[in-house]
Amino acid sequence: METVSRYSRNREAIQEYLLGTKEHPTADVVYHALKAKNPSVSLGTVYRNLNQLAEQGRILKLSMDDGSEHFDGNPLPHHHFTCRMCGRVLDLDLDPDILKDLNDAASADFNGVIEGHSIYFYGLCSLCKK
Amino acid sequence: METVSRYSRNREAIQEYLLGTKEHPTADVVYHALKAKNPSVSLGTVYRNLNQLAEQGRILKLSMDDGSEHFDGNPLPHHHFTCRMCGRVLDLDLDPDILKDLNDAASADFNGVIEGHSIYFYGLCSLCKK
DNA sequence: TTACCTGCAAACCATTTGCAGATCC
DNA sequence: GGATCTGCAAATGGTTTGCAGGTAA
Repeated sequence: METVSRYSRNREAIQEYLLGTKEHPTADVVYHALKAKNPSVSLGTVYRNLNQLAEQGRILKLSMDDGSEHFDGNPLPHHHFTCRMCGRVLDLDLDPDILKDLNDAASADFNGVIEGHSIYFYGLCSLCKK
Repeated sequence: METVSRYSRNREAIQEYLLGTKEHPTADVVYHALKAKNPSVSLGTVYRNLNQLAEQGRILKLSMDDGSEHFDGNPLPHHHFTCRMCGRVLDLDLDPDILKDLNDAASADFNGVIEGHSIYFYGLCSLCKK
């Protein structure tokens, strides 16, 4: 069931916040950041707008291995790293050539249709590694 | 806090069930399968044993993009495919050579320690591609 | 005026946990 | 005998939802 989006100050603020940070925060972190500027905002509204933005492909919703969900203001395909100590989620630049044949290779012995993939790297971030 | 595992009929049955299926079931599916043989088993016990087996590295716990958790009786590193229609999780064989340099490539411009990665493929399974 | 958006609070649901008794070793 | 395991049921915690009023177009 398709609906049309109208302008919403909250939604704009959420997207702005995600675009302005290199972190990939959880819904709760977004909520508290928003609340600093607009104390009356509610958690339900933050969830509704995050999900709407993700459905429209304007942000990314990332499901981490520990079950938590993080959001990324950059909707273009790229890769992520999760620190197993502090749980931070970071961007990770990777030479696209390395992966150009990955879907084809995976399709070789597979009896279905492979449309894409996502890769999560894990380890220790710069702050936790020592 | 380390504790020692004792023998448990339930835990053995859970691992046996996971080893005997090519599916990658959720905790609830495992629970119902176990209940068919031992009606008194409880859901809490299934969760406790699945988590214990995963912590000991005897099974894998897989976090899917839709937020659901699936379990895999094969703890050796391999790759998975999720059908975006029916949600099934399947194994996917992939030539190891394709990925042998992946962690190194990812480490190039990264200011932390990359210990590994997981790859999830998605698309349509053989039953849903129609 | 008619959707859509929002705050609020309750509902939801998968997972975890406290407890008292059973079981392993 | 003491630690682990279990069933049961309640608690937990992140996310969703129903509702009544607010707002965009």
